[in-house]
Amino acid sequence: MTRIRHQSLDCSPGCAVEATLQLIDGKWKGVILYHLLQGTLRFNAIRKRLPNITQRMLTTQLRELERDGFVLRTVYPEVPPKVEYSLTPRGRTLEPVILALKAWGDEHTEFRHGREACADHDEILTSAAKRTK
Amino acid sequence: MTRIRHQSLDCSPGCAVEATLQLIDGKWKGVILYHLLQGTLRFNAIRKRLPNITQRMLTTQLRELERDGFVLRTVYPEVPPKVEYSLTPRGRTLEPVILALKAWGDEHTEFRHGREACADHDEILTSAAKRTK
DNA sequence: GCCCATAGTGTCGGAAATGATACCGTTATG
DNA sequence: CATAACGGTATCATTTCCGACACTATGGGC
Repeated sequence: MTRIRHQSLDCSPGCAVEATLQLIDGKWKGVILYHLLQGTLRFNAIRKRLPNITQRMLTTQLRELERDGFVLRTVYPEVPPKVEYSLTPRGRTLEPVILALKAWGDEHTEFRHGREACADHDEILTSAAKRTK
Repeated sequence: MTRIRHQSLDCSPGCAVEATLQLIDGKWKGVILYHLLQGTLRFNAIRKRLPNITQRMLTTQLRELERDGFVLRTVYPEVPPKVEYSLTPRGRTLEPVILALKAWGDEHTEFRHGREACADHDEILTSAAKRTK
């Protein structure tokens, strides 16, 4: 694991733009950060908000966000496991960026929200259990 | 060509974030947009600002930006060819986003700028000519 | 003993993004 | 006739990302 994206940064002022993009790029990081802006969430809580993400992907993205210092991972020594994710102070500095992305998206894109796509959150989460048969 | 990234948008409010990211994602789009914010540029002018991009990549990214309505491509019927790229009004609506990305990058990342990395712009641009031998 | 919930990991394969390299077309110029 | 300038294409290989799917660990409740 531990992907390193676009290894080398180019020079010139534009670099800062790329540098930031590299950190929040990754198919799900933007949304994850967005949801964490609204508060601490447990693993499965995030999963419910991202109906199409696989468990592996969620783990990967969260680990990368943690590695980059944006997210704090807190494991409670309980059974069944309880793991909470929250933004670090550094993570919170991304707020303006995330909000800018969101604002633009809200204004300039139409996408079917709700219904067809959202319908089956829980279904997904429970299907694992069913398959255990 | 004509890559379609992350085809389907998920539902929920976070979507807007992803939707925007999908459009400006692509290893070079962010920087390209940033440079175009500062004015119209010719193909090779952009190339000089992005020392490590290949010609193919620059073309590809510009075409995608054009397709998404962010960039206007103006071809002058001259020889040798002259092609100018500029932001459309829609492209300019991305300004706050790009600037937010830049601002964050400037504040929160250190990267060697100048020197080593920048040194050889023209070298790159002239090497093609040399190789023609 | 067996199942349940939660939060993972491991492995594999395909798709997508990017890179390297070489070639193209037009005309003015020497 | 060869060359150079500019802005490309075409082709192929590589790298990276992502999804499907199966498997794991733990301890409480039945």
